[in-house]
Amino acid sequence: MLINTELPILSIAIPSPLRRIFQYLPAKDTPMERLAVGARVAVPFGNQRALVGILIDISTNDGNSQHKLRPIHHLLDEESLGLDPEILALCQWCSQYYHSPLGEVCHLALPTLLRKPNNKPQPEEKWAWQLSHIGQTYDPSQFGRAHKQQQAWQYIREQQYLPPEQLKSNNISRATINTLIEKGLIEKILVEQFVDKTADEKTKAGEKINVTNPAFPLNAEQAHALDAIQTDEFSAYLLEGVTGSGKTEVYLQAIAKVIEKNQQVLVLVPEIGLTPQTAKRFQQRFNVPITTLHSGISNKQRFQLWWEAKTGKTPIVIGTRSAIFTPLPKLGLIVVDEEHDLSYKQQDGVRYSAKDTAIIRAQKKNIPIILGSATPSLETLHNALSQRFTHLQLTERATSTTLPSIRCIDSKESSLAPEVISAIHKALHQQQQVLVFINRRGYAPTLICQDCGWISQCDNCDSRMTLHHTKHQNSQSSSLLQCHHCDTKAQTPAHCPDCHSERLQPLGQGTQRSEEELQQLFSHTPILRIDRDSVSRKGELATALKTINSGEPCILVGTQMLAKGHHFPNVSLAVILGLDNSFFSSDFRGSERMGQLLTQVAGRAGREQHQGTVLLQTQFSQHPLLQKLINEGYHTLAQHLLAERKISNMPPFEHVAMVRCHAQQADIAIRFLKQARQMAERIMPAHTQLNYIGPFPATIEKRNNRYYYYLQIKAKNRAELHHILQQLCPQLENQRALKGLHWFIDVDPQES
DNA sequence: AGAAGCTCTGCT
DNA sequence: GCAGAGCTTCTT
Repeated sequence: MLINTELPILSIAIPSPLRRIFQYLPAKDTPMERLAVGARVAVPFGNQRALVGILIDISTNDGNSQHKLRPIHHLLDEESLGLDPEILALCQWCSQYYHSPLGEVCHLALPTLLRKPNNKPQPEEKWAWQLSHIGQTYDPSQFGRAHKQQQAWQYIREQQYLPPEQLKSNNISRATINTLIEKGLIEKILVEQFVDKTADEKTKAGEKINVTNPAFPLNAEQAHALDAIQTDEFSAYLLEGVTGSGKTEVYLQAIAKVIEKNQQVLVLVPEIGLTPQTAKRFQQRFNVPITTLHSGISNKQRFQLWWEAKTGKTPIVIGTRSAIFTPLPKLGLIVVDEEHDLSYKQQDGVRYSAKDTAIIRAQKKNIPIILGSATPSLETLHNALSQRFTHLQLTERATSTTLPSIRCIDSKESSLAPEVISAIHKALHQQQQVLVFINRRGYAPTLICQDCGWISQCDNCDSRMTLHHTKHQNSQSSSLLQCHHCDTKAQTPAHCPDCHSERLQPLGQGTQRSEEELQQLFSHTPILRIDRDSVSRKGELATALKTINSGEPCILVGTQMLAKGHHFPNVSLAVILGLDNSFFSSDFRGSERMGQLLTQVAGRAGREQHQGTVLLQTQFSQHPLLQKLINEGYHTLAQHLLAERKISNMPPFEHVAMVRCHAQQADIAIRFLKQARQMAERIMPAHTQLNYIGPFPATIEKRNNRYYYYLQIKAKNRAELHHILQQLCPQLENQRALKGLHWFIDVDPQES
């Protein structure tokens, strides 16, 4: 059979945990001329009927293949719905750097609808209304009393276009539009013409296109930062600006420069429901459509937006972590906002960092990238201080109010100290708002028996069950024990399960308990609780935000959610409770986190006219790192922490990877990692700049009836670390699977 | 991972 | 006697 050897071999990335590329033959009727690297193909795989694979390579068949190759089912897509070369290269980088199968990374980069071979989504032509010739020269006095029509006409004149999905948000009715169409004032246009009908021609002629509404004037620091940002080659910038120093304005003006050149911009934001707010601010500035990609976007729409981006129709994409894989052929700038945020690192599956992937993408594309934060991560700061990144600092608050200082209130109690209570009274009395931050949801972290010391332990995890109060519609409330590590819920026992005592006491402070306490102390003031429990109830957040924005005195109680994103102009006092356990975190990043969190919360107080106050209630007010933060600020603390990291050979000075695993029995996990360690030591024995630690149990060893164990590899030399992992992975894969064991590699882990 | 194919258990 | 749970095996 000569025919077979004449067929080319197709190397295909398959979404399977096997870190390998698989080879196939074309099907009999495969149109060879349409086979292109990056294309989607449907392939049979093991027992699976059809999977979506990505074509990685086409090579000539020398007939030496050890395997009997199976043919692919077929080539998918008439039009190319696969991966652009740029994105495929990015996937290949991720696959190598994070030691994840290329097929799995490729699937991350595809919109969900394209991950199954049988979905056949069709991109829709995108259109909008714009003014016709008559519309452009229309005399608005002719509208007479038709105010609605005049408003719509004015809006379209200002924005240049109106896509149908923006009708509602701008309060324009379809009927109004229909009338304008009948009058011949507006007409439909296709999306390519959105930015400027002649954008491409103008760019060629070296002209700028007009996309921007008036910008805010910059202060000297902002102007200097903007000036320093070169938009025509790769360079990474750390824009370190204290809260309220106007980082966003610098982003906006840098972005303007780039879209004026008819290029695209990608903005990454943390996963905190912040996307719509950012988008709104961008929408106000630019006369171009803003695409937002976050968890609330449906699969169908996500596909549509992906297609528009891929075909160069979207000038600005704002999105969370996974948006880093959005294909943007004319990409000219990447912005990573709140770059220190942990949500940029994926914590399951392919454990990639969207921030680091973004830097690589910018480098490969030779375009600038701006990393912005008031509290930069030590990694980024180190890069800036060692001149790998350009360090741009904004130290003045744009609105000219000074940053609030943090004052410590010594207290061993978990409930509010008298001094804190009187400060809240004072702020409320001055018609201002108060924010109370506790990093614990629920009523109390534990329930304890006062007679025998029994504690509400979770059966499935090594953790305590949190006491929650749940309100019912009939305004009755009941309490529930809830484990925050698995989804176990239990009725709160009336008697101690061990000694039958009735003296069960909630121990410690959660948001619900603080809410209750504050309600008793300030019965005439609205108390708004914002945490995962309250926000998950529909509309509750919206109602809370309404009260907050009304500016009337109120007290906000909440977790991290309060510290990020939303800004509250009338808050003049921030109270921070229950941070004490974070002083003794087992994670070497604990103090970095604490510094970031405190600084971010503090930034919420006194944003506009008011000089703000921040009270930190703690029993460790003399803690040296805390003192450093309070007296010298985050930047100095960070430099101090960096010096510590250097002495102790921790990241960013050395590099870490974890082999993480979990199993139903601890000894299975331990045995596996002991073997892994032996294998690794055989590949490269430990030396002064390379060490192995473990296997050691996770901070919470048992979670959901599974035992979590890790092996840490730390190396001065990244190449060495990668060499070990590269050799180790296939060996681990070839191990005969131990019962119920799951393992994976975590490069640059964010948690130990 | 995911599916098929195998064995073991427990019940009508 | 067989449904379904729980396990192994294989993937080009």
